[in-house]
Amino acid sequence: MVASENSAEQLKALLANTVYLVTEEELKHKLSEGRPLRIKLGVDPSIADLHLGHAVVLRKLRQFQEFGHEVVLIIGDFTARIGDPSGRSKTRPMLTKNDVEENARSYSTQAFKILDERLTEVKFNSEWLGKLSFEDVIRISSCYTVARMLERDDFETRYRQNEPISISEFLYPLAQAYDSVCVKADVEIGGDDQYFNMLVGRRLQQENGQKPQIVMTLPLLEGTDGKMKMSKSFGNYIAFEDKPRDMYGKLMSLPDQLIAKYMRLLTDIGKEEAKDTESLIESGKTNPRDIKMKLAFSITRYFHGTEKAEEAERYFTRVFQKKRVPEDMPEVVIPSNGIGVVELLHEQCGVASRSEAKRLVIGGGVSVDGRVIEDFRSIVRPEDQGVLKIGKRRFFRLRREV
RNA sequence: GGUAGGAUGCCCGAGUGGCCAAAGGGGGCGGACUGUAAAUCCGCUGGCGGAUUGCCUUCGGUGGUUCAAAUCCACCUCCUACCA
Repeated sequence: MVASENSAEQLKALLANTVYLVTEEELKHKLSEGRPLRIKLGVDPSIADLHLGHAVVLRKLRQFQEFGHEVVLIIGDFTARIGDPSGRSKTRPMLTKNDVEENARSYSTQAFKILDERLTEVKFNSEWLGKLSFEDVIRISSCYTVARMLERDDFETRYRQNEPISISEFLYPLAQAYDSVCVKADVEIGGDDQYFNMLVGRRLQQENGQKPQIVMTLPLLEGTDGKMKMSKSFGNYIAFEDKPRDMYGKLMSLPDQLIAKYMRLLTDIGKEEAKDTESLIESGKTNPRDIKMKLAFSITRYFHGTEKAEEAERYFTRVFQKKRVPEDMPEVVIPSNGIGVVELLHEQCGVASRSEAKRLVIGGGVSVDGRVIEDFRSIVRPEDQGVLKIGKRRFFRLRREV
């Protein structure tokens, strides 16, 4: 399957969308060897939900697999207990062993929505890191200097601003690098913010008599807010496990500037077409919304299948474009003697508190069958039939108590 | 080891005896405008209350001073920088 003749073709395909590649020459050389390469991805098991940001990297791995290469997925169960500082201004809290195990399990399950399980090896880095003696750790850390550590952007910034950096944070890149040594990685892939850490891997591999791994980084994906990198802690993410309707809806609410990038990184819509998309949007000839619908559909289908994606699109069109009521919605029971709106919202509609319910009413966000409820003291009576709407997207059907 | 600074609501961050549920910003929510875009604008953003000025809980912990404390005092816990 992996033949040297097609290595040029592989190289071209694999290069697509990469930000850094260290080095192209080395990759070319490795591909020409004609053997399955070991492609490493380290994952942080502190996150249980994979989102589209992860998909960018996973899709690249998948591409490697399609050329017959092997993926080594390293669950950083050990390093998670150190706390990965990448791109953070603060040291992260450490995780318990239980958390890590559970997260790791759901992580790999989700990852296989993209990766080919047969060509994937899952490893936990506690397997080797847990065995190191203190002496080993010292030996490893002697391979790197403080000055070089401080080359990493976030360390440098924090150091300059007199913000704390703990020694354990310096150990993290080393641990990650040591992973590369232990799995004999040929290539390591990661988000753009992992560039530094992955380079440390090269150095450590050389130190241990291995050929340095090729380092490949991919663009970070902005989240639904259009500004910050997609991440769970910013709440701007679209998760693999999002319900089709939510996934579709979130994709539709992306800022337009992101459409082309999402197309390029997350769909198989051809490169040429993606470029067309860009110019199409710029020229203003097409309503960007239509292109976005294509994007939303494509991604939703990828994760949930054609049928669910079609349903999500119908729902979106019906509820948000035509401003009609959804076909199916949860029911809410009105007792025979009626119930105050506030009680109803709080007790049956998942509104967090009575105060919150009042705020919604006062803000004009609650309506029954299109009539806005003005007074939070209003009573909803059994004869009130129809649809209770909270905000833009929460719908409930009123049902009288039997 | 020495010196200095800090711990405030979801986050950042003001506040140094009453006018503080606590400025401001971010985020979130609701509304207007839309393509459920983005940007913008308006409002809300501890809980409870038939509902501007009421009550309860909140400003690291414990105890104290005072009619009254996030604000003063004591002790404690945690964090940080600087010097060595």
